[in-house]
Amino acid sequence: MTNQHVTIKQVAESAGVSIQTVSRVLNNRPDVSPETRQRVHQIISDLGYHPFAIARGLASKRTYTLGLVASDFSDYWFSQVVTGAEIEAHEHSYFFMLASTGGDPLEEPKFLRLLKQHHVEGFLFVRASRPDDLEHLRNLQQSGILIVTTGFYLPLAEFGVVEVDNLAGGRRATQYLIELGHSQIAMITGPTDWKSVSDRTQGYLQALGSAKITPNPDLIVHGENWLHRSGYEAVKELLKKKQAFTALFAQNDRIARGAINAFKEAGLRVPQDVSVVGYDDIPEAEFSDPPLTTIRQPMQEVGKAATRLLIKMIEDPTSTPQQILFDTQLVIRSSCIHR
Amino acid sequence: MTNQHVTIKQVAESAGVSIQTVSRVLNNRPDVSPETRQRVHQIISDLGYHPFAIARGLASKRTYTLGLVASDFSDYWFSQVVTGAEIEAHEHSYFFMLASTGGDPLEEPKFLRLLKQHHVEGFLFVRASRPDDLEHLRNLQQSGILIVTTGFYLPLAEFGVVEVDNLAGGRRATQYLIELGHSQIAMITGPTDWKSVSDRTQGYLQALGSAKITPNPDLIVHGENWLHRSGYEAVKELLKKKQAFTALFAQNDRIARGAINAFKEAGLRVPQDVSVVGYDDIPEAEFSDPPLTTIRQPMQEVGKAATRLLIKMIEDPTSTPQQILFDTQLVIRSSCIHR
DNA sequence: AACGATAACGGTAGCGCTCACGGGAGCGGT
DNA sequence: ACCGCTCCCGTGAGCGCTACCGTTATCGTT
Repeated sequence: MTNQHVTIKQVAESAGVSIQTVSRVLNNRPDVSPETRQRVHQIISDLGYHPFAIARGLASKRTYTLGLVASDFSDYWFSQVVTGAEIEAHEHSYFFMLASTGGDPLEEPKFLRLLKQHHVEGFLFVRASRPDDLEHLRNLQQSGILIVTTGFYLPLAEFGVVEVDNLAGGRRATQYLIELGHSQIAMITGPTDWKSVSDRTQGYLQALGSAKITPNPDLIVHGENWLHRSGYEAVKELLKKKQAFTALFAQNDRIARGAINAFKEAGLRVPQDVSVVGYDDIPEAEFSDPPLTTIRQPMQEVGKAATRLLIKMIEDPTSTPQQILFDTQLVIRSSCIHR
Repeated sequence: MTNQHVTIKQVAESAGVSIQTVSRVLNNRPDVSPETRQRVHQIISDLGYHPFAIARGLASKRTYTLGLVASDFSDYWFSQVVTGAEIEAHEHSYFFMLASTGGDPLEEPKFLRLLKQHHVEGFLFVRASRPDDLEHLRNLQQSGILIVTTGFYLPLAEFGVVEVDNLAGGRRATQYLIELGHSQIAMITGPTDWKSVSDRTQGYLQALGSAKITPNPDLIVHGENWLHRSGYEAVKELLKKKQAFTALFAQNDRIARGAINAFKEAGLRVPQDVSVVGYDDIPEAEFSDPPLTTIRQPMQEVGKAATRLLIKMIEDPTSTPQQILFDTQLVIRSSCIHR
């Protein structure tokens, strides 16, 4: 703050043109002669001038600022999506302002302040995917706020949505186990109020249906959260039921790893006694014991696409919010074996 | 942006006072009568007015905006620190703008743009702790930028630093193993160019020294990164050396868990054959097999303290940058056993 | 009675930029 | 010669707010 910054006025004086002409160059307006444009550009870089976004925002009603709302910060999925989002935003000269909610239910004040005080031009919600979140987003939508979210996939284009095809992912994971000859396939879900959980569950059921396998409700256990512990405890519960199964589909990798730990404790070997498929392909998946077969999601791509979509909605008001769906990929390692 | 926002002018008109008086109320200036102040406040909340930070920034040269630079996003340590930072910033009515560097070496352009375009009032660097980062920070410092960083602890107060006492942490972990009767204590470090690594290593050596145990260089292996794999491979290497040891200090929990996996593969039991102490106390530590004894760091507190320090430096220019050091805590679970 | 001190408020300029104008120069067409 | 057009550039206003300086009313002091 101490050092004076260069202003458009100084650039104009140095270049011997008016402020307005410099402004035109900055905004890539057509009505500047190539020579003048060239000269102004030269001066700009000589002086190390950067347009002052604050003043620009006041005059043009544009802030080139995006709000980032994240429900869970310590999550790998989240971090990857945010990384992608940030890269994309930077490419379009936008910046993200943080309005994470620290795991609490979406608290309005914080990002409403972001909107009213800083005139954020749009919000990116990362991994808000519980039903009440949806309600919340709809309310915001009402106030004319541009929103892109990950975590929902809705037939109606209410707001921009970028999501990974969880249904297909769940189906693929289950299908793979079926192809390996398994028919008694257990599943540990994430918290049931997540959209991705019902989708992956749906995919699991579809795959069983296609193979004419009657699903056994006793083989489905719901995790309390997405962490290791949920998998660990779910397996304990599963084993108590004394229902035979030879394979397990865990709805994320942490759960899968917790499950594997529980299996080991119970004297069951993976994959010899139980085959396990995870979901996400977190970095640890590769170095688990055994290396985890899992469903990979293009997480950074999700962040990039979401940001791209948000910026498009901002810059082209006629564009209707899109829904973008990414495909998953089965990564085969050694936690599954043929029956 | 579509909906009109309330401006100070409308508030002034509704309250029957001048714009200036409203401004005085907003900024808590003394020269307003209690009744007027009260009335203006009433109107403000009736109208749902929020001062427009952009205009405010243009007029007052204050942006109430902080820059957040993070080298590694997917890290638990990072996420906790950021969460803490965000909470603290919000309490002081500041916002963070993202300028993460996506794991690349600190690239200047991005946060320089943040500074020049958005006039960020200070930067918080999270987990920049390699020597070249330090160089970088010094350069920035030269340009009169306010900086608080985590990851260094320097005797000279160059910029604000908030750090956890890694030396004491490393010492405590090692001491604990010594108290349990171990004398052949191996160590797996993180990447050697990290400050925290040399500190924890130093602590390890101090503890050995105090117990009159001669350190065996063959028992120290350096991990390539902080991930699971490093621990896994370090143990493979360690075992190849055929050097006897009964305990292991792993410089973070992921490495510890990778190490435990490798031990299991080699037919060694934890803690019966090898005791293991980790570092960080990540959520998974509790549910590892066995539950991991580890050194807990007050991560959110680090984020909060760093932000508080940064804001103090901004608001009180006479304050010299402080260095704040947090203590660690030994969390005893069941990965260690008496010899 | 005249003075300064203080409290409480208003007016004006300006932060750095963009937007909506306007206007001159140069050209071709009639 | 005149009109009309395009190309290029400048002027003035104003975005919402704060800083600075003034102004009025009230009170205590000598």
